Amino acid sequence: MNACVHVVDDDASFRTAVERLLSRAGYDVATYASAMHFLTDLPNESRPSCILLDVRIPGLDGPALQKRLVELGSTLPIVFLSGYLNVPVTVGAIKAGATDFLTKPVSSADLLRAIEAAIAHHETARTLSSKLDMVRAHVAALTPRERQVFDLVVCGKPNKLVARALGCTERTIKAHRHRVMEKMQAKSLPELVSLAERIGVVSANRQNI
Amino acid sequence: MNACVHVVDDDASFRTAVERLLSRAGYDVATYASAMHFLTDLPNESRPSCILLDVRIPGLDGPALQKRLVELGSTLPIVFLSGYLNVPVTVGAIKAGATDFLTKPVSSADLLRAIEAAIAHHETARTLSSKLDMVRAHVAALTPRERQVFDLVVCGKPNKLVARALGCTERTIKAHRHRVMEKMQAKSLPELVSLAERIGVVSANRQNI
DNA sequence: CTTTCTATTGTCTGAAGGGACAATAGATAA
DNA sequence: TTATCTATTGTCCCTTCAGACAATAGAAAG
Repeated sequence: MNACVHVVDDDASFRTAVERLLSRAGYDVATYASAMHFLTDLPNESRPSCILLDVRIPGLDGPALQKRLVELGSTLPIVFLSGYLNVPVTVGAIKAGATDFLTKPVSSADLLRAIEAAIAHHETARTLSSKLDMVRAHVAALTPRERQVFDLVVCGKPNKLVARALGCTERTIKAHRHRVMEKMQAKSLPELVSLAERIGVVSANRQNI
Repeated sequence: MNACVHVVDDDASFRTAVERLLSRAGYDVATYASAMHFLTDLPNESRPSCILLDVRIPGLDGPALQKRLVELGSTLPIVFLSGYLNVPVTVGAIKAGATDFLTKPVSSADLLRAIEAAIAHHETARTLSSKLDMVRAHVAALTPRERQVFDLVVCGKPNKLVARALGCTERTIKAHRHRVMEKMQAKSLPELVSLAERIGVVSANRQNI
């Protein structure tokens, strides 16, 4: 799947120039004249991509669009472009998660370097989050009771204690536990704990450590 | 323990002014006229602290000092101060781990806000890293053989397989395993896995997941 | 009303883990 | 050379866990 760069800038001639540059570098390019154009035509994240975003554009400006995207749960890396020097805005943008911040005029080399890094970043983030999503989906498939058992088991409680905590027989816990292992697709207890750690379960329950 | 701010700036009158402001806000303040003064008198990180660092100082400049500190393993949060607008330097500094980047002239409110955030950041980072250091120390106390057993056990291998992998008896593995649990101060297998995850062991070995 | 899901429990067998008590042997440090 | 560390293995016994086979019962959905 070819990587795609979304260019949001109100300057038509700049869009054309960048589009030509990035196309020649092997990227698919989509251009938008404003933040609204981008938001209404919001791309999915099914392939590695990033946004090249001008800070000062009519309507919603760069940082405002960035804020909207974060609210929408987007993880598209953003490379900002700014034609004037403004340190506070730069700091704010990077703190808010921008991948890079370039100043116009920008050299082709700098631009391509930044885009390449952003694409690479998105690619690794995508594969990581897709794995996490799968784990989260498995956890979501647990019944409430199974989830309780899950929490206690990954804390290291033996079945007997889990049974006492949940007010039922040890045999019942074994049944739930079996389904938990099945649904989470864990072949061993350490594997189950590993999955739990990755999605940030555990901590709250365990009194030791 | 009182929080401490290390002010590195070549402007004596600025140092005095900032010292007065921060002292009144309840911080201990140490001032340095140059990066070298700071490096030769390098403070330990035994208490929450941060650095307020001017970008443009004679000798080693701000970013260079930042680089040195990273190389030295320091985790002191750095709040940069810059008297002139330079976006690339700002971006570089923040990418290199700076906590904040302020521009002169800076309001007392902005400065205090940034310092407070940096101190808080350092405080949480310190407690986290001290816990990790303890775990790492425990791992370091394992003998080579115990470490091998540790790695395989947290991957979910049963003793029998570990024994086969290391070419010894299952009984031997049980002995090592016992010592591993003891040295790592883990009361259960899940706890051991949890510790392993935190210091980034595991991953490499496990073929599943 | 029937099917499906969820929670519950039982027995039995075999595998795996944990602790106690004990011992051998090579390497290293004092 | 003696003491300590490390690696090794044994037996015995009890606990815990896993899987197979099987069954009951309430709730929700269709």
